[in-house]
Amino acid sequence: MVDFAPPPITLEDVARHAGVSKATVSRVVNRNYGVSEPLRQRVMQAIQALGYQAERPAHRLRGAAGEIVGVIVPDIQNPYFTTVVRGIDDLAHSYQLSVLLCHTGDHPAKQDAYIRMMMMERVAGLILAPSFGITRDPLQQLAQFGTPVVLIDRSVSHLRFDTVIVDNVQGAYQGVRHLIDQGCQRIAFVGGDLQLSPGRERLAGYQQALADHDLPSDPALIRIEHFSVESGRRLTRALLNRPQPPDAIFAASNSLSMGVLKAVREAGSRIPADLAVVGFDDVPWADDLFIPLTTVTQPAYEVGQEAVRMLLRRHSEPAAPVRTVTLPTALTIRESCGAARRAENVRTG
Amino acid sequence: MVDFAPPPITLEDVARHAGVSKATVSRVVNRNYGVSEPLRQRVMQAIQALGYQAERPAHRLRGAAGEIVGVIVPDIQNPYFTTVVRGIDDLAHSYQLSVLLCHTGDHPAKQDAYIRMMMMERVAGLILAPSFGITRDPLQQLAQFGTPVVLIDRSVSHLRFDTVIVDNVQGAYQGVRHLIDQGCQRIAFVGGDLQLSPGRERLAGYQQALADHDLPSDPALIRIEHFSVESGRRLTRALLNRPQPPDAIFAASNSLSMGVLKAVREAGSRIPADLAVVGFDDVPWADDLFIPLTTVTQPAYEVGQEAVRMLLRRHSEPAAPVRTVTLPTALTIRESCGAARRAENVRTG
DNA sequence: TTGTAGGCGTTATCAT
DNA sequence: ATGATAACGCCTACAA
Repeated sequence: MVDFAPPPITLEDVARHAGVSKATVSRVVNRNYGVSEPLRQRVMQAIQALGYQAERPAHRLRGAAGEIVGVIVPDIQNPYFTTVVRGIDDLAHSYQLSVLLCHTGDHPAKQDAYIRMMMMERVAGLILAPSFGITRDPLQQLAQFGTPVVLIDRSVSHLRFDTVIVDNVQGAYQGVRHLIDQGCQRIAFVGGDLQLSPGRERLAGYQQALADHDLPSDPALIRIEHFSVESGRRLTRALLNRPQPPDAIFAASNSLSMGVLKAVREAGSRIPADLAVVGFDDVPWADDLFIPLTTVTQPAYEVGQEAVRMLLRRHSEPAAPVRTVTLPTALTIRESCGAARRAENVRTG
Repeated sequence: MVDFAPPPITLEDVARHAGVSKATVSRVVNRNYGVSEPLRQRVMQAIQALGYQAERPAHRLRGAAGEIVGVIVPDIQNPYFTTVVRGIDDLAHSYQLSVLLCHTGDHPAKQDAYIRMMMMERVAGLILAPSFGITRDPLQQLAQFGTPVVLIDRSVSHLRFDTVIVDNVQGAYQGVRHLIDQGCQRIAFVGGDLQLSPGRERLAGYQQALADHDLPSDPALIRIEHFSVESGRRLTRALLNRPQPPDAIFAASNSLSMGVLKAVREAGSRIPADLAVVGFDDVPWADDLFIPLTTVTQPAYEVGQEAVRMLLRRHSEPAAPVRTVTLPTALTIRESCGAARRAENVRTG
């Protein structure tokens, strides 16, 4: 068993080949400042000839700013985070930054481990969608290290970091009000994880909308578990089995929405005839569901981009005050809310 | 504007604090071999007290095997790749490997750039879903560098690398035969990118199934563009507008399937009454579409895991012969193929 | 068992 | 405009 790998070509090899010093080659590689044209040519040729590739770890070791931005998300299969990551990735790469991506499955322990790893990698910055139960320590350590940190999606009150979130209260309010506008009276809330700020804020938006329109808030209609398909399904099943079932459901996440839809279909109820549904957070296939889903749409891609921008800004102004950017949501009206039906009724009647 | 970042804690700091040499600390950090218990204690305490974090770049520079595995996929928003990445990620992290993820948008130039970046990062290995138009050069360079490379999803004939693929021919055959079993006679093929092996092989499976069942292969029913929703929609529209439209469509990817569904609904045709549909590649929401989609299911998660295993194997046996692992597909029967309808007919009749 | 010293590939400082 | 040289933080012979 032979190892065919030839020794990597180093700066020194290039220097020897071109008959110059390491310093000169380094200068050519980095900026063209202070090197004569003929020499530059010779060096470039040598680089070509040998197929030289700079070694980033050494580069970093020497104190150069890292070229990697770390990203930690709870779930890489959730289309919301996928889109966020896409936004991060596109902008980061336009700045020649690589993306080191990890997902935690919402396990606090895994998350801590990855944060530590990011630190060991000496990443240029970290974009984190914090899990429930995040501890102050690892992040604080990172920050004291001088590494910019940007929190996304979920704000953590006891953590003072730059943050990019969406207006969850307003988004939920918007969705629920739309349901009220359709004439719904008994609107249920299927939510998840109140330990997470989106969970809390979306519930608050729901309650606010109810209050503002003089609708009673029935605790029996408020069901909370986790942001998962299975939770959505289970909670909806319970809701539908009540003596007096709701006439609408507001689902607080895309996973929950899918669960709600499953349960409704299984129960044989019809949307929106028997039950109107509005979900928080769009999904790419919302139009193609058995009932096109009306959703509160988050600007996920923009969240990612904004996070990168904040990272960069913090990098140039390390001592600037901590900032939170709140992006607006939009309502995408499809059919599950009953709007189309009502419109039809208007026409028909 | 002040920079509050304190200088990072180094091995040397720990050594000083513990009153030992750098070597001893290093030994404690790496393996416990050859360090007396009392000293080990002292060192550990110092590490705790100072909050020491090893610096990976320096570690790597010193010749340690890289702890990062690079992953390059064409599209991080495609649920197929998302699942593959998840498989990679889960297994990689269980081996203490980090994942450096990039997506290329199927741009050959971007892809080349990222491969070069992986090389500069000195990744421990690279898992790549190659874009169309991949050039031999950058990969070859990586390989000569001694970096293990594993190709996934798409095999590239002129590239001799370890590869993990699925049995596309068999999968397509399976899907089309199922359509034939339902009594379909004029089965159209909506495909994409014949430059990519999945594109070619799925077409081959389709043709093979037709031939084996004495069905004529009508060139007018074979439509090829790209693996995208828009292509699926456009091609299906054209198919439906023919004087003699097909009675079934086999869609060669998940994106194409979604496009087919959109076009069919827009045209007002009914599935499976007017047209049966089977798609290649499952999607998590297949059950919840306006017509539950029958699909040929790829073991995406396993593809990712197997890729990591091959990487690791190659790492321990650099000179082993190049291997290709082909994973089987499965048929998930839902409703779009007409199977449910037929069953119903049987009962009713 | 522990310490000393050299080098990994790069960049920055200081001469020339 | 160039070149020699000293770090950067870590690991590992080798020496004690």
